[in-house]
Amino acid sequence: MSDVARLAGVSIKTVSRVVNDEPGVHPATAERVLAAIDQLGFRRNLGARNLRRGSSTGTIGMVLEDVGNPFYSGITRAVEEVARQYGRQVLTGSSDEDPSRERELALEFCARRVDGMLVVPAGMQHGYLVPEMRAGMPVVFLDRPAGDVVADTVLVDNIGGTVLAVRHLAAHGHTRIAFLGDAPDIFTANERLRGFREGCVRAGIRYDEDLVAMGPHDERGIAEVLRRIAEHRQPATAVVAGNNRITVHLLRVLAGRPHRPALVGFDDFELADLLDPPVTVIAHDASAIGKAAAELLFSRLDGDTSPPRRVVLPVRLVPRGSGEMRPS
Amino acid sequence: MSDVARLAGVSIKTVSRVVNDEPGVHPATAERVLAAIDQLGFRRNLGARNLRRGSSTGTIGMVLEDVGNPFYSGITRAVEEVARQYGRQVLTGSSDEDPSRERELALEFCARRVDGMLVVPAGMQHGYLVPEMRAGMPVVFLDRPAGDVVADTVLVDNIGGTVLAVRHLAAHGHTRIAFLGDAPDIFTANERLRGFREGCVRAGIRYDEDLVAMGPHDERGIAEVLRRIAEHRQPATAVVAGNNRITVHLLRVLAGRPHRPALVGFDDFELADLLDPPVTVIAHDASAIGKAAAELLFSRLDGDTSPPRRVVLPVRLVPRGSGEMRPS
DNA sequence: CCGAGGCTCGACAACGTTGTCATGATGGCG
DNA sequence: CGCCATCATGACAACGTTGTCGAGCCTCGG
Repeated sequence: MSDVARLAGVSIKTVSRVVNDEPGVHPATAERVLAAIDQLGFRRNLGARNLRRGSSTGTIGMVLEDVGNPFYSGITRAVEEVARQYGRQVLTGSSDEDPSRERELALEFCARRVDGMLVVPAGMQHGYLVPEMRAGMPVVFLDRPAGDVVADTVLVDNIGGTVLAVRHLAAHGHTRIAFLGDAPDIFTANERLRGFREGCVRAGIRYDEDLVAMGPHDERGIAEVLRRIAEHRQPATAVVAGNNRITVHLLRVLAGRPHRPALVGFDDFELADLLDPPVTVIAHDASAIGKAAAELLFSRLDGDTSPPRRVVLPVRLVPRGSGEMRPS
Repeated sequence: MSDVARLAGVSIKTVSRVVNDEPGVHPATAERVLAAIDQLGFRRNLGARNLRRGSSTGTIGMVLEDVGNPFYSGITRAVEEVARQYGRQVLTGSSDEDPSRERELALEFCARRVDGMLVVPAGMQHGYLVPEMRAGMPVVFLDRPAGDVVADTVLVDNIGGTVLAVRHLAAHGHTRIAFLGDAPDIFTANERLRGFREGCVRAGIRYDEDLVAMGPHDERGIAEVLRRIAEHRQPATAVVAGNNRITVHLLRVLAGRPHRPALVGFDDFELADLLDPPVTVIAHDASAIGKAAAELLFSRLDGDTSPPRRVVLPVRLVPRGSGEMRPS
C-alpha cells in the first residue's frame, strides 16, 4: 500500500480511502491512486484489515465427516449458498469420523477467528469449544448432537424414519426384518436402531437381535452378515439399511442373487429410482440440513440470543418397489 | 494475550514465548502462563501472527463449479488430503459456471492471501490473476485449461477417451452414433466433441452433425434431442454421453423404453455397474485429478520453478454392457 | 572479589490496515 | 477583508502478534 502511495504521490491513508470508497477524495487524486493500484497489482490485505477493524473475518468454519460423501457435499453446497448471501467464505475440513481430528480442525478454525462454526460431531466431547462459545462464537451442530455442550442442533427424524420403514415392510407382509446399521457409537446409527426397535413393537413384530448387525459397512462385512442371517432358523425376508453407504454396498452384494430380500434404505441416493427393482428409501434433504444449520448460525451472528434450538427435519418414505415385495 | 500476561504477572512477550514453545522460559513461569491461558480460554490470533511474521497464511483457495457435484467433491476431498499433509487449510467456493463469480471468488481468496490457488475455470479470461501470479502465488488449473495465461494445468484425456468410446461402439457394429455433449463453450465438452469426431474418422464411420447435440443438459432437453435423432432417416443405434450429468439424465429418459440405444458415458459414476444394463463408461479418477493438482501446487510452493506443466491423466474404458449391445 | 557468560525476561518496533484528529487550502458571506 | 465552514489530505496510533535487543540476575572460574 505504501508502494501505491509513493507511486501516486499521496499518503497511504488516501490510498486506504480510495480502496474503501470513502468520500472526501478528489476525483483526480482517486484517479491517480487507482492507476497506481492497477499498475502495481495491489490487493488489500484482508487479514490486516480485519485485525485493525476488529471486525469479523468474514469466514465460517465447517467440520464434517467427509466432503467426498455426496450427502455431506450436498450439505456443504447449501451452506456455501447461504454463506454467500451473508458475504462469508467457508473453510471446510473432513474429520473422517476421528474425534481428535475434529478437534484439531475446529481449534484451527477458532485460531483463524472464524465468525461461526458448523460441526458434524465425530466424537462425544465438545468441551474444548466452550471457551469460544462463551466468547460469543456461535456453533451449530449438524446431523448429530454435541456430546456435552448445549448448542443449536439440526437433525433429521432418525427414529420416525426407521419406524416408517418397518411399518412399510410390515404392511407388505414381512414379519422377519433385519437391520444393518453403522457402528453403534455413531448417534444416527444408534437412533435408527432405536427407531427400528420401536417400529417392530408398533407393527407387532418380534424384535430379534439375531437379525441386527451394527458396524460392518464394507462389502465383505455385509456379505458375511447376510450369510449369517440367511442361515437363521427363521431367516429375514426384508432388510432395513441404516444409511446410504450401507444400502449401496448391500445392493452390490445382492446383485445377481436370485432371491433378494425386500429393502428399505435410510437416505435417498442418486439413481435409486433406476435400479431393478427401484430402491424404496427414507428420504431427507441434505441441502435442507445445510440450509437450516447455516441460517441458524447466521441468525445467531445477527444477534439472536434465544435459547439453543434443536431443529428436527422431517423425513418421508419414497416407495419405489424394493420395499413392496412380499415375502416368498 | 495481554490479559493472559496480566493474569500470569508476566509480559506479553513471555506469553508469546510460551505459546510458541520458545526456549528460555522458566518452567515455573511457563506453568503460570499456561494456567492463565487455560483459565481465560486464550487462543492465539493466527491472522495477527501471520501478519507480523510475514509468513504464509496456511491456506489455499479452490474455485470449482459446484461442490455438490460428486465429481468435484471427490476432487475437493483429494485436495484436502494433500493440503493436510502440508499443513494447510482449504477455502472452497462454487462458481456455478459463472465467470464473474469465479473471478470474484478468486480475488477474494487473493485478498485473504492464500498461499496458492486451484481453479476449475468457468470462463476463458484469467488475466485478473496475473498480478498475483507475478507476485509469486502459484495457480493450478484443473479439469480445464486457463483461457489466456500459461500456468500449470491438470486435465484428463478427453479426446482419447471419446475416441475410445466410439471405437468401442463401432467394434460392436454401430455405424450410426450420436453424441450428447454439454455447452460447446465448456472446454471439456468441446474437446470431447473433437474426440468424437476423430473417433468416427478412425473407425471409418461418417460423422453426421444431425446426430450431435451440444448444450441440453436437463431431462427435457435430452428427451427432445432423442426424439429428433430417432426421427432421422437413419437413426442412431448408439449414444455417447458427454459427462456424468448427461449420462444420468439420459438414463432417466430412456428408462422403461423398449428399444434402447447402446450407450457409453464419459465419467464414471456410482452404481453404474448395478443398472440394467450396466453402463459402460470412460472412467477417470476425480481424486487423482485433485491429488495431482494439489501436489503440483505444493511443489511450486516448495520452490519448484520449472516451466508450467500440463498434466494429462489417462482415462480407460470400463465395459459393462450398455456399450456392448449390437444394433438391432 | 571481579568479570564473563548464561539464563530469564521485558521494552519496543513492526507487519498492513484503518479510525481519529489535525492541518492547510479554498470558497462564500457579511 | 476577515471569519468560518467545507474540502482534501496527512500524521499518528492501534489492532494482536513476534523479532530484536538489551537489562538484570545468578553462577562460576580466575
